[in-house]
Amino acid sequence: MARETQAPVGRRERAKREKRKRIVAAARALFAEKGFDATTTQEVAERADVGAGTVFRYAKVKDDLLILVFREEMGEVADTAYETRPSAKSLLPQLLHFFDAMASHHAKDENTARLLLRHLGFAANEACRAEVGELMHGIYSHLADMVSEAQARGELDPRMAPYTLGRNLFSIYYGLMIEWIGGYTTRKQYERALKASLSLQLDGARAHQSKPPRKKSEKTTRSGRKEKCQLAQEPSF
Amino acid sequence: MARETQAPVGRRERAKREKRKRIVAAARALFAEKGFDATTTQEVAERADVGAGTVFRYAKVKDDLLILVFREEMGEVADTAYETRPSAKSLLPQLLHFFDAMASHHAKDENTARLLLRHLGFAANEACRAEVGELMHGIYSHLADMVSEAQARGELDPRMAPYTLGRNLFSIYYGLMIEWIGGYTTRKQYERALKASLSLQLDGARAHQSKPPRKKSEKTTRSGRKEKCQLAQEPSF
DNA sequence: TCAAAATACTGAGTATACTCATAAATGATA
DNA sequence: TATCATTTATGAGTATACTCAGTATTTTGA
Repeated sequence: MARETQAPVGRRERAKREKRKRIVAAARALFAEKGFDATTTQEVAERADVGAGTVFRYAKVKDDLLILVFREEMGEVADTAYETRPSAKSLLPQLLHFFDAMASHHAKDENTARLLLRHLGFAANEACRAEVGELMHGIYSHLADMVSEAQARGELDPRMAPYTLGRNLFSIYYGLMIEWIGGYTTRKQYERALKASLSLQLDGARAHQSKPPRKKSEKTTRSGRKEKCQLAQEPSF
Repeated sequence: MARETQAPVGRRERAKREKRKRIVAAARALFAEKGFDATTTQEVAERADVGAGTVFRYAKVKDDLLILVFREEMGEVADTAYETRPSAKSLLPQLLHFFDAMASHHAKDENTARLLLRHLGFAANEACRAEVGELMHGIYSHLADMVSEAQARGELDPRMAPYTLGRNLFSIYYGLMIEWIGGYTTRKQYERALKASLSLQLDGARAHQSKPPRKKSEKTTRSGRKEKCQLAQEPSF
């Protein structure tokens, strides 16, 4: 997982990494102590023993610090979740295990989670963007692996592109996560919705001659086709 | 669509709405003139002819102004897209039409789109959050309606909850949108991926006895199961 | 009609995220 | 080693998002 430094590393590059490490460590410690908002970039600079302006060479905007601090952490959460998945079970429980690990992590500090989720796709500093790219690729790959295994078990259509499905599954998780962390739903609601939505992605929406057997939990809220919008699931938004 | 003021409206409430309208108008004009970043909250206050502090009673943070300004606009884009959809065609082209309308709108000002997408789920002011709720509900409802119609045509499984599918479809769009607007992919890549991903949601992932006929465009990138992750679609992250 | 309570407005003041001109350090070249 | 070119660090300075204590306005209700 950890990329080895593979090429000539001059003094300059070494110093840079050293400095960067100090900044990230300082930020991490301060965020833990007093939270993101209460931490000033000055304080980070001081504790890292660098100039105030130096911080902004590694984080173009303060929010970028969130990524520097938490991308490793989230990567580890994802890796662990992947490794501890119930691989004997079918895909859905594995996915729920995986996403639950991430959700539980976020639940421990919803405030930070909010800021992180919000900034994830929009890192300003080039290096931070690369970090996000790595993180997402790692997550998609884990999901793709679970998908591939399910294909090998004959559970899923073997013609399907695992990475694409992985990304879809994550998008579904991400969307519902925002509703929860953004304060529109509760965690309970999020969990219910996640299960239903992931199932829907796996099963698909097409009409088939013979639907594969499904727990008939899906409420069949049929009503007159007149209603402009039938709210089968209680809408969170 | 427009909620009528249904109840007793005192002078205070009227003044509030008036003021709010002026603030939003001022912000809209200034954003159009000089862009979001270059516009100061002071300027907004001045042009709206209110005190500098007053702005923050309607937008708890500056970003909230984005929502006040653009939620109506996006709602209209969505409504128009819904109304002009090719309702004779099947669901997928209708979805592509719908999302393309929104994407095209964002493409006209990627910078603003980035800020808006980023802030959407995280509005700080309570009223702004309500606005977002309305916007999202409107979008989900449009999608749910298209889904319902497809069910009526026998195209989709009638047992499925349209609103849930609508939300899934939007999440897929949203995730890919972030990759594009966030600068990880191009619009071309986004469009390719969107089509593939939406198809995947509609078709589902399960293995069936008899797959319904599909354009065999899906590359069957089968390779040894050894590879930890087979990148069937070129991964954007 | 008048207090009193409730709500909304205000703008001077403040904290701080971020800029940028300058300096320092390093690497390359000879 | 001396010179130059490039990259990196720095921190004083600046712009501005946001706060909050005080004021104004409206509503209530007697």
